[in-house]
Amino acid sequence: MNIGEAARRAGVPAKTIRYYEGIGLIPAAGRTASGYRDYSDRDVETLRFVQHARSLGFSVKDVGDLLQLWHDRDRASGDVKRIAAGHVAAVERKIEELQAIRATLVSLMHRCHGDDRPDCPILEELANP
Amino acid sequence: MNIGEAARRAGVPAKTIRYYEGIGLIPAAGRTASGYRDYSDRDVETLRFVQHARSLGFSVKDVGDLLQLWHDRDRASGDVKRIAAGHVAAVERKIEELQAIRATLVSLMHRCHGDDRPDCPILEELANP
DNA sequence: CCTTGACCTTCCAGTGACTGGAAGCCCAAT
DNA sequence: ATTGGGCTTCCAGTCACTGGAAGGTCAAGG
Repeated sequence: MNIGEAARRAGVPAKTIRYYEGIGLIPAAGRTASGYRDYSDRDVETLRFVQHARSLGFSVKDVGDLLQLWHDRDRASGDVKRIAAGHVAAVERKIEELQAIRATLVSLMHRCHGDDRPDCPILEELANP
Repeated sequence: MNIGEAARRAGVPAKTIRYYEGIGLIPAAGRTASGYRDYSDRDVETLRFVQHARSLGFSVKDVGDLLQLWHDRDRASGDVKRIAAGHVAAVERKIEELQAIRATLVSLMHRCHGDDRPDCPILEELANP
């Protein structure tokens, strides 16, 4: 099938599929006589794997490692779990950072009238923290 | 004072200060006879404002808008609050997205032995979601 | 006076993960 | 034969920096 069809089935833009091929995340697709990329159902499966891993926030590098493990029948599930654990830790750090930011912003906004007058604790806090 | 001293006082790398000047976020600094950038205490204050806004996750564009409002004695605090509210909303969306990701990952990890055996629900889920 | 080392200057390139767009080929249907 | 859509490559842009090269400046010590 053509790249457009593969893109539709996997939920990944065609442009992104070419990009993934370019950076070596996925193997180069076969080509038709006229030079079009040609995808099999198995290729689409790989693309869906990538799509799901990316949608869970794994970096492209992590996805590459996960793909390797997926294709390796002798993998240790511990290796997979380690990658996931590292990612969860990063996600949790990010959540905490964002929650702290949110708390600060909400407290500042509470103290700001938000009307036509110019006095504004948000700006004051940004200037003299 | 030199850019290095200003950088130290404001908590922004010198490189980043030059970058901010280049994109027009902050006005071009004065220059000494020999071409070095020259910063006043007021310039450092501006840099600190930018630093704090950035550390709260405001985009560079938002920081530009906030700087404008800061310098405008006739501003309406409502305009400041609107920018902050938009940012808080984005932060909250991101937090929710990350929490959903975290929940999925944690549940997958729970079901994965994480030992030397190859069977791994994490990979299975990524492949057949 | 000269050297050393820390500082400053500009400019170009790379990061991550795409995304947009231009120029041009291919294919199926009218 | 011509349209319209899809495909190809390649270059550029996004965001917010960051690294590095090549070279000018400054203050202190010998």
